[in-house]
Amino acid sequence: MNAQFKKGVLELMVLTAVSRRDMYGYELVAEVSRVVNVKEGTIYPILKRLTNEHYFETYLRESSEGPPRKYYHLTAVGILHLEEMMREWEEFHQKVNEFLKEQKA
Amino acid sequence: MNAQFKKGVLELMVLTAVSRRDMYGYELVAEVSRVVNVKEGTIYPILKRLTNEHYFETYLRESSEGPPRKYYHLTAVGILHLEEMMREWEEFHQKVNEFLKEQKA
DNA sequence: TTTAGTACTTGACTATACATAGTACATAGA
DNA sequence: TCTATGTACTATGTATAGTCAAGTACTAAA
Repeated sequence: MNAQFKKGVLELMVLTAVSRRDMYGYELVAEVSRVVNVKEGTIYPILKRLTNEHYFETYLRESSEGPPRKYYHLTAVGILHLEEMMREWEEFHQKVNEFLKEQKA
Repeated sequence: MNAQFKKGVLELMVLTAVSRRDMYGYELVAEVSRVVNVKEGTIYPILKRLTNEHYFETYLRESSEGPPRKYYHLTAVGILHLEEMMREWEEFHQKVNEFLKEQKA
């Protein structure tokens, strides 16, 4: 898997997953990894950054299977940010694909 | 435009453009910029790297409009590399799009 | 002779993913 | 009881690649 392709896209995937329902970090690693292989060391910094930027709010919930879980919830600004990123990704990958599929001149 | 989305993809676009016909750097900046805005400082380092990795061969041609142009030509290994990257990009963006479009759980 | 367009190069900066390691809690099994 | 395993989060250092800004140099036209 080309690590460079992931840049920026992982942020979008994390935002999207959390927009569907509040999730905790460890769970997000598994969720994103269904599609694109990622490690904790990649996801947790993204969560911290997006929280610092006020796109996420967090709260703790105890777990019967280990230490308390820190859940991430998408804020109102977070929703706007997600929508904007989604638009940019759509435009980007479509334009790129058109370029890649053009015929020889 | 999200700068992060470009990582890795620009290399693929440059390889693709040169695979259609030999091109020089300044021309490639314009060609790629039709779709994704880039500067010379982005494209030239990619060309140098791909040449060092033997994916490109270069030759000079004089120009009536300015200094000589350094043309890039895709080598046999370059073709293999392009095909591999193209496969990875296809798989990557399709998987990502499926993930982004899944319904709420 | 000055300006604009062409063409290439370089260096410092920045963002992000990755690898690795460490802390800590809960549960199951020897 | 002790240990291993799975869960959960955090910190630190590294590599890669795109961005910005500046500089060199050639040609042709104003």
